[in-house]
Amino acid sequence: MVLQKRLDYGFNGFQVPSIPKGSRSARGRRAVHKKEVENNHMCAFELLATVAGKLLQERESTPVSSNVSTAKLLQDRESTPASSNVSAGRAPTIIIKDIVKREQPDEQKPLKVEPCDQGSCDESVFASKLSLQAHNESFNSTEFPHFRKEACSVQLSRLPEDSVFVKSRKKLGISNKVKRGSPGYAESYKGKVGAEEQKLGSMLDGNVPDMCSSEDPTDLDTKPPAALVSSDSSVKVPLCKDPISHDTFPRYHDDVKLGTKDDDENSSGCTQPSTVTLKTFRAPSRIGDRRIRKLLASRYWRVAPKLKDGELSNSDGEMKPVFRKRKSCYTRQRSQRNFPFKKRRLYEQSSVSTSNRVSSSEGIFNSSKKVMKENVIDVPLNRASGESSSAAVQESSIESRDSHVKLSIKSFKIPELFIEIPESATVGSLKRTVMEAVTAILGGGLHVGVLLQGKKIRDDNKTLLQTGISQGNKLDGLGFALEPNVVNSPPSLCPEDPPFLLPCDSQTLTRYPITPTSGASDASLNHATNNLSNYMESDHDSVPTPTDMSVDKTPSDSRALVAVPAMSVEALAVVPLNRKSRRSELAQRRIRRPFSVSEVEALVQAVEKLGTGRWRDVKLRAFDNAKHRTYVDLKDKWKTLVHTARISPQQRRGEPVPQELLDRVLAAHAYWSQQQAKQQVKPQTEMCLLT
DNA sequence: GTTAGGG
DNA sequence: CCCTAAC
Repeated sequence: MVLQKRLDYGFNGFQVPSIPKGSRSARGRRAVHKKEVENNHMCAFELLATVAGKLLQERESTPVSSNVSTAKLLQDRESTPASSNVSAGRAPTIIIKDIVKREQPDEQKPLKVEPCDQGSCDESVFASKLSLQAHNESFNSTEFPHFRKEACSVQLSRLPEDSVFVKSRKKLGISNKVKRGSPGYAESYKGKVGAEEQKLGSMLDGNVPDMCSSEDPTDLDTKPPAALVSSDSSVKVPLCKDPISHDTFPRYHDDVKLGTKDDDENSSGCTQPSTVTLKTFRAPSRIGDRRIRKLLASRYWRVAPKLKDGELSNSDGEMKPVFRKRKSCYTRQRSQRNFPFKKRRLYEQSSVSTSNRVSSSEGIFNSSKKVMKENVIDVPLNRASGESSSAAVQESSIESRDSHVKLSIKSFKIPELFIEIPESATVGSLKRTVMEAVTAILGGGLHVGVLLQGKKIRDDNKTLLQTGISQGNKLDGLGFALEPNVVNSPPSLCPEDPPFLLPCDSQTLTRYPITPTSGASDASLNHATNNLSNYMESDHDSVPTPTDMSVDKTPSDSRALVAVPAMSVEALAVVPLNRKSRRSELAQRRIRRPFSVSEVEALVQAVEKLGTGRWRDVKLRAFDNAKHRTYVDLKDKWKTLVHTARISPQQRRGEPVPQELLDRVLAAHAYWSQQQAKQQVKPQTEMCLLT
């Protein structure tokens, strides 16, 4: 049944998320690279899909004892009537189970798709691939009284965790570099699979529903292990060298919940005998690197990513090619955008807000960890072991002709995903955010790093044999990691030190500025209404102001939320940039700011006086202080006003414009059109006369 | 940098 | 609102 639920990860079904359009400053470039960007997106999706699908398969193939429970859970889950979903339609919890990399192409069973609430279906692109799950209704409110409160969980990552590893990482909090090479490392790690889950939600209240721990089958979602998405550069993959080992497949634990403490140790891993993991950790800066943030309302949820690198087993011949391909695809894609001044400001705002919320975020963090413990659930899916083995075989074709190396990559974990989203954001936006984050990560361009006994193998020209990656040999110590591409450095360069890290937080922020809340602007609009044209709205543009306002004030305007979410997400291009990608900066589309009646009035008045065709003057005259209104905007607005005036009132949308104004629009339009016509005629006449 | 238009 | 072509 579980399997049945899965969808093919074939890329066909995917919808490509809208691509953010650039800011004005970047227009030209954008246009040029638009196609490329799109392609990149596709690539990202494909990659994601592929990875996820594979991972999933792997998971399934895992025969563990946990299987039973898993199956059961799934079953229960399925049995749960969709109708159970609450009217709310939004699922408080979203879990990314995993992105699985599977070995056998034929059999790929794509990601498991969990039923998603209808409400969010539109956003389901993601869901289908990543198995984002949202369930809120399914939870008993009784059991989880707070659940509704917006408990939201995002399982960022799930991977085998070496308790040791984790601990050190957390404790140090800084560079989590694992000593590779250390003898015991692999061993300790071996067989353990941990999952991390971060739950966001109800943070506000400080109540963290313990969804994971609940025994309710419905919880299932939370449990299934999966690959995680983390912003971090590397992906961990437990490795199984031998299919057989699957039996012992590790269990996955979900750890990290909001409201908990910072200790991950809890995660107990499952053992996976033949798996070996290597890890590379990234420095503290990681956080700064990839983030996705959404700033909207006053609240933010943060999921602090943890970085883990996992590496695992199996080399796959196939994979490399794939990645390379992708890489090329993505290369151009994400770039850091140079944000125009404005954007920068926005950004600053966001940073400010961030700082304000630090405490809260921390709290979240902590709580999340706590939860982890409880959460620990094993949900490895099983698959026919035979299948997996076959997959492994395939992979083996890699290098040695005589003896093939068999490797299987259980999963790739994507580390560190940082998400900041207002509580008022919709589930759909959350999904999108996560998806985009994932996409950004994957799309940024990844390369595969190979670790052997904790050591990175940088020489791509060595044969497996030469390297020692041969059968039976050191497979246990073989690890793979998905690493972000560095802009200028070749993949092989220090993976340990992902470029991302380099950028300081501020830079990072800059990179991913989020749109200021429109709400703020709205608010300002409201109070500005009475002002004369010049003062109509002081520019809301300047993000800082609005943002601050929004922060301080509760987001009174619901619109704010609406406007921002999607966009900000897009802004996220968190990914590492390549030179090329840099060029194709994706700018974020300006937030929509409907003209208020007072603005329309000012516009009409100015146009009546100046006429059409002098937009710059109109701007100066009536909107000089509204920096977010460019003359192009005014021109466009006039265009729409004329159109609006011509259509029937029933066909009009948005805030109704007084008929009186529309009449004036038509009158002015007619007048100036006439003038324009005369202008054109005159010359001709003169010409004739002259001639 | 502005305009004018199409998208 | 965005993107371009033309000025």
